[in-house]
Amino acid sequence: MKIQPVKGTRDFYPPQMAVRNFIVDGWKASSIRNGFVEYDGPIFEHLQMYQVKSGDEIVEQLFNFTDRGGRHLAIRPEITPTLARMVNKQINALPRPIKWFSVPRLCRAERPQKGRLREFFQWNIDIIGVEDVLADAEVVYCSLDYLRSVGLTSGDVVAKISSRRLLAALLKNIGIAEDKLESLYPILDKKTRIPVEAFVEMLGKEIDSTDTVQTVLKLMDVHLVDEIPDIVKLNEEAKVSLDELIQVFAYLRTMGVEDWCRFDMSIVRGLAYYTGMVFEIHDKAGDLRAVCGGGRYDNLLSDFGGPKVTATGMGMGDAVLEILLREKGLLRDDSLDIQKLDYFVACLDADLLDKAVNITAQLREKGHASNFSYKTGALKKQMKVADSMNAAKCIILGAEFKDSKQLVVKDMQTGEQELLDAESLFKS
RNA sequence: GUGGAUGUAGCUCAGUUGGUUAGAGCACUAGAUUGUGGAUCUAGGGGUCGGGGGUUCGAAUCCCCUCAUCCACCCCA
Repeated sequence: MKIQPVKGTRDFYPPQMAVRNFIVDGWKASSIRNGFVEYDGPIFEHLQMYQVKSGDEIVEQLFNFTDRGGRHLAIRPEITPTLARMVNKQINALPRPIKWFSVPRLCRAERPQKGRLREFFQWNIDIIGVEDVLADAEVVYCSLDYLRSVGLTSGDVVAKISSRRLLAALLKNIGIAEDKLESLYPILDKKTRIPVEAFVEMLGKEIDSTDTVQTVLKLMDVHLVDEIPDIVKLNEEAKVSLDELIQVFAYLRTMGVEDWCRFDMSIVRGLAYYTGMVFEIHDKAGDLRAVCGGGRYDNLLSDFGGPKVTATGMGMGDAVLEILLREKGLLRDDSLDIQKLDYFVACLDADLLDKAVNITAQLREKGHASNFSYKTGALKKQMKVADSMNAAKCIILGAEFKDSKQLVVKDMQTGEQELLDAESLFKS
């Protein structure tokens, strides 16, 4: 009976595992370089946790089950609720600011398509407890710092940045009621993904005045902060949030990544919980889904029963990133080493196999990654194996050892070889 | 949940208007070469042609159903 892998999952054979490690190791290195510390939580949580901020529709989109005690549980589709739960629990003991990162494995019961799977990895960074938009800038910077570190340039990707706070102030200013905002965000978020007519039609269902719809339309196309006052008069709240956003860009300039960043009112994010800066990083060609997205969320911790503490963060999935890196030629299957050995011990005579195993064991004890050959004889074959295992050095046990306890140590890179006794080998 | 495309060896794919024992390249194993790696050549193993049913003397090929994959929509934390 043949059993197939589950829909939307991936098997990580060694070559794919090398790719995954390349991505995850890069994420972790960037996190550490930017001063974040790692955390993780359980892969399943109470289903209720995901209903708090997303409602009952979310149940359709995640994997949930009931345990033998009748508890309704769900495999985590995101890690932010877990983060909120964990931080809340120790909020008074944790030194501020909290700069945490994680690379959780997540599952969502969606239909797979390009850049979207049912099981994936997502890099998350969050800064909790810092009001200053400097923290928002740092989150954007850290995301870009990673993308830069793997070889992408400001010609490849762009960080589109906006502000929910500013957007809310402007919308209220043109006469849109506060309680309309929440249902409006998911529509505004679609702006760049759907035809203008469809967008206008959707807006029309939420907004009565066609003039207001047109104003919103103009507003969404704004890419320069100076243009905003031409469209909408700024009230006090709008002025403050605009200054805040300008300050984000000022910090990003200080950090040296202004070329990568652009103001874009059409970045809204569908989620209700964003309260301040929001951003997404896209490939410049715009062919792919967002590489990452995030922003400031001031109410999440309190939504999970904690105190009101401000936070800002982002998430980056591995699926879109991998597609982008391949498109840009920054990730090729043959460019990653699946295995690396310090030593491969070849053995020419069955009498010496015991010694070969012993030498390998001692090399391993010294911390050197080492393999011996299960087959003795034909050296050519063993050299091929040493090569395929990417061994830095090959030790050959043959006549020299029988005659004078000497090992042939061959440098696989240069091809040079020297004679050594076992003791001096272990010293190195 | 809706629509489109595609399923042949581990991978990438040939396979003529339906016709005998289903092929190639790469990969794998062994040998050419019993002490020297990335090359070349030779040989070998590996397939109920996604699964089931139907049409036919005969199906990888035609029809139906089903499953899976990919792509788009819905949704996107």
